[in-house]
Amino acid sequence: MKNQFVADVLYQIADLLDLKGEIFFKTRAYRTAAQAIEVLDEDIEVVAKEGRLREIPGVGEALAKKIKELIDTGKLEYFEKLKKEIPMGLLNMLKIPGLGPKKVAAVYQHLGVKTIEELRQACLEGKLRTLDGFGETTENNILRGIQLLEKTRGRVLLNVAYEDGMKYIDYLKQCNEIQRLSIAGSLRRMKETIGDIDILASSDNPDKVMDYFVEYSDVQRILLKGSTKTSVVLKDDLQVDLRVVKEESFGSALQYFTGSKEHNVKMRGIAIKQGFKLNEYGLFDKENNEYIVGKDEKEIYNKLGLMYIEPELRENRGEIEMAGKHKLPKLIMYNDVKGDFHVHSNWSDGSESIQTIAEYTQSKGYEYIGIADHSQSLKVARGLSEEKVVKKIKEVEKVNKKLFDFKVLCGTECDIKPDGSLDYSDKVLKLFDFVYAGVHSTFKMTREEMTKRVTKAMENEHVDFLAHPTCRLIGRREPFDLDMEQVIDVAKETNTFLEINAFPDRLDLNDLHARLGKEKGVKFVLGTDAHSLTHLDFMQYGVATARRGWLEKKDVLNTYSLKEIERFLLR
DNA sequence: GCCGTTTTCGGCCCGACTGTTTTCAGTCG
Repeated sequence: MKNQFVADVLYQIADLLDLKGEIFFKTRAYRTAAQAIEVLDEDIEVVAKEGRLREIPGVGEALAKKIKELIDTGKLEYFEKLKKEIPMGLLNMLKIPGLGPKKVAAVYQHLGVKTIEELRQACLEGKLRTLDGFGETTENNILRGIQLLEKTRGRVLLNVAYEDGMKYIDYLKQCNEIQRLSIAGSLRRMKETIGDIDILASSDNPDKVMDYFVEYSDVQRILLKGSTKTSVVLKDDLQVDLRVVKEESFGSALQYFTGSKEHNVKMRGIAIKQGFKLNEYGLFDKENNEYIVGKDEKEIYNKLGLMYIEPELRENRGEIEMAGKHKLPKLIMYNDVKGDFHVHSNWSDGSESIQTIAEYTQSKGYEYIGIADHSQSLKVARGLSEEKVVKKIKEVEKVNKKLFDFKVLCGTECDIKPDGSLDYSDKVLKLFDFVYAGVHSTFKMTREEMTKRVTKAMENEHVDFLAHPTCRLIGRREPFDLDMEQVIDVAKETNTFLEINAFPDRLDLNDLHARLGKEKGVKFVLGTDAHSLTHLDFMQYGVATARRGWLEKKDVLNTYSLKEIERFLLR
């Protein structure tokens, strides 16, 4: 599958053309095509071979030719030429929030700035303010943007690491020298960003396992190779460490390498207090160094008088104490989810029809699906006018007539205006099966103003869910300043479900806020914010965040049956 | 660069916001 590769090249061409000052519509054409290829559920190589490239929406004569060249030769002359014209470092500069192609081009042309580091220097020296359209504030904004970018540098979003990790695991499963195999580290804990992927295997023949490990086709280079630890870098620059231990140590090694560090420190302290010693090789008697347990994680926790602690909880946030009292929550399971509420159809900015989404999600095993398209003022996302809402509801009714044992719920992701009012009249809001309210613009408000804005929307009787409450975009936009405690209180009073948005760069609410909400008795709804069929699989990252927030099945609306859901929404 | 058709080229999404200006350009969603 070269789909992602082709899409990435097209995205880069679009950026490069932006920097050259090409017209907006041309660069948009590249991006539209790139996105279509990214979510294509077919292998682009097959499509190319069968001469069907132009059937992909957004791919015309010129792009089809370029894509074909790229697939056939692995290269694209046009792209190579552009790269010679424009330093690639400028593409990194585009990632800085608040910096677009025009400004990047200006600092390159007038100051010769080619990298983020040079840009930082130029800002610090006050050189940018000498350029037309730049001032002191711009310099400060850029410096802040660079800082934000660096916070997540070297880390990738959970879904990227997860997909890489699972593919690698599938490959390693074919190695018959391996007895047991697991993901470890922060990926096993399902943290929102991942620095590198840790994999653990048990084997009596570690050298052969390591040989097999480095033969993987996605390996770019080998950093180090030994018989207990080997590290490689994948073609997408993500580092993967494999550790191989003996079968009898698999559980203790898994415990050790899953972390977190803080969790492990505490665990070892407890072991010592009870006359043991805990390390990656097992649980030992402190006095005579005798091996006690270590084959399975569970027996280690139990031997120390603790309940088994799920990986998502291992952050030393009180889970060890609760495990000691046998009071850990019974976490929501990944297969507890019976439906998704936050799905965009092609009525607004999604790529699929309601019918297609319904069929796909039913085949996935869901019982219902909530279509929540954008509201009218969100023109960029082709938000629905009030007239179109009525038409869409009819369409949903039509689709539902064709379905058996499955229901499409017609909702909206209604924009919350700066004054806290909603983008549809109450008369229209009443027509929906459910209403998400969400902020989509004017992010810079004071804490008081934003809290007032959001809570006012929640107080509207038609609003059921609060979408992506803090509007953060991991690595790109800070969460806005919101009095979360007050939002939670109002959610409780108004019976508003708080969303855990499962889209990997949002995961909003985050784990900590979810836990805070649960403690106060608030309920939650999971939504993928899917704009294509592949996005629907992001649900697992929402569940992971819920688990990291200590949520149980009963706390999450999506685990209820259709009948129960309808009761909730009709209240 | 794509698309649709007005069949050979014009339209393609646009308003809010920010920081820079003094009427606007750039960025964002």
